Amino acid sequence: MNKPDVSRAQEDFLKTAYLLNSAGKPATNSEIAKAMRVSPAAATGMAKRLGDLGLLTYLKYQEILLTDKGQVIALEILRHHRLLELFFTETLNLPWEVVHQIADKFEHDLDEVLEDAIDSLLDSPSIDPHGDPIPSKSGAMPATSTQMLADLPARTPRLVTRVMTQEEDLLAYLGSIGLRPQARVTIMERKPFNGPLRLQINDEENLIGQEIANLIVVSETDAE
Amino acid sequence: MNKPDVSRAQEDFLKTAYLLNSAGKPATNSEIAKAMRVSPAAATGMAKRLGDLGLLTYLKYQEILLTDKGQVIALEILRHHRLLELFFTETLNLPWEVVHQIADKFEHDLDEVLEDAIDSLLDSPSIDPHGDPIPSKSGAMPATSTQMLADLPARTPRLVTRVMTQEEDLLAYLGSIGLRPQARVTIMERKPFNGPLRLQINDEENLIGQEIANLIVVSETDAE
DNA sequence: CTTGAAAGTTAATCTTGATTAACTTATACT
DNA sequence: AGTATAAGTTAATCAAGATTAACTTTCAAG
Repeated sequence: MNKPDVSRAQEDFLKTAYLLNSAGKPATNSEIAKAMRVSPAAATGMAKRLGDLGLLTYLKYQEILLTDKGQVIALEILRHHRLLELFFTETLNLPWEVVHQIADKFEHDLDEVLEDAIDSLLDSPSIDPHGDPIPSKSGAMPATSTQMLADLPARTPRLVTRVMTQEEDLLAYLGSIGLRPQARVTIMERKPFNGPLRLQINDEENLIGQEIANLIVVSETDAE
Repeated sequence: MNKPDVSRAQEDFLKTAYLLNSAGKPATNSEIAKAMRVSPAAATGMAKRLGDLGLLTYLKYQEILLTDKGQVIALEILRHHRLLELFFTETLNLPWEVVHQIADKFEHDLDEVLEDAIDSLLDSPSIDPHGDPIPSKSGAMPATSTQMLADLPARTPRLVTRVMTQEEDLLAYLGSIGLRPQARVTIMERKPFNGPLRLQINDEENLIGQEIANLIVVSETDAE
């Protein structure tokens, strides 16, 4: 029974490193420090501690790599986080832009009884309100589309499957224009020089910039 | 805006002191230390810190008394705790004996948005699954009956309104024999020398000891 | 191949919350 | 009143997680 009993600061570190990796970025000291809003020195110290615990490999000046044990913990926290987000939107009708910060606090304390109860209430969901995949209890991460709205040719209808930001104001705005998972979306026109996109979102038209389009994951409309 | 920003250890201390008082016991150093499962020295240290923050009055060797500010915090935590207990039993059908430990962890992180959402979903409840009163947002504690089952004369039907324990095994047992809020209960017979009580619980008979009867609060059957 | 900026580390220090051990105070009893 | 015991405090110490300041590595660019 190898329960390393990590602190929440440690869990946060592992989660942050994991998320950086899954965003395609290397888990460097400064990226982690920035994401966690602590000093680089604090990140170094934490990396050493977690290295000693065997949860990541720490070598001076090198990218941080989670070990299997470390990844298991990161995935567990991510599962907690996303289950909680979904649970709170479903049971309390909380808007998707508020559940993230709430889940950030609760994710460390979600014990197994509660986790299982939520999982079963929600029918073992595989995505959260933002379309982010929820790892299974055994640590398997559901596959997701990698097609970004920004890369879509014009006149090609797609389904929004994921919105990759947790920025509160932005999420509120995107929600207000209907740009959320399950929305039907088609690029009507692309302004030149990486200009804005004219979009059909369900039954309404709207304009968004490239930067936002790069946060929206889409997939085939039939592959629902 | 006087938001003292207390830590969870501090919140726990204030809550513990408050609960001791409302159980009729003085909030002494050793009682608090025992309840919090820390050393007496740790309790002394915490009392000093909270005294400095103006949340309680600390005088060497004397009983600890919460200030108004300290009591406000204690009540807020208690409100969180009890709202969460009810929320989890209602939404997830979790049994009453498990929600206590869960709420103990979450109570410190319940922000106002979530608190309000839960409160409104549950229709501003005034009691939790154990019958414990839920302080209002403004810090008012609902009145509760003080009549204990142990003190009831025989052949006097009553309604269970509160079960004053958080001991997991005991709660599970009491639940299994139907001894929970809203149950109709009548003492059929009292064995002499503070012996066991023969009880009618809803439609079944059972025997319980004095000690347990002293945890069960009852009230008039009509004053539902 | 040097150099300067960016990234990372080390060292010293701080705070919180804990511990144990030793000492002090309060209290209850004969 | 005297004293044992329970309760409470103090002191020394620890570990986690932070900070700032100073130093070191890395690496890209000329």
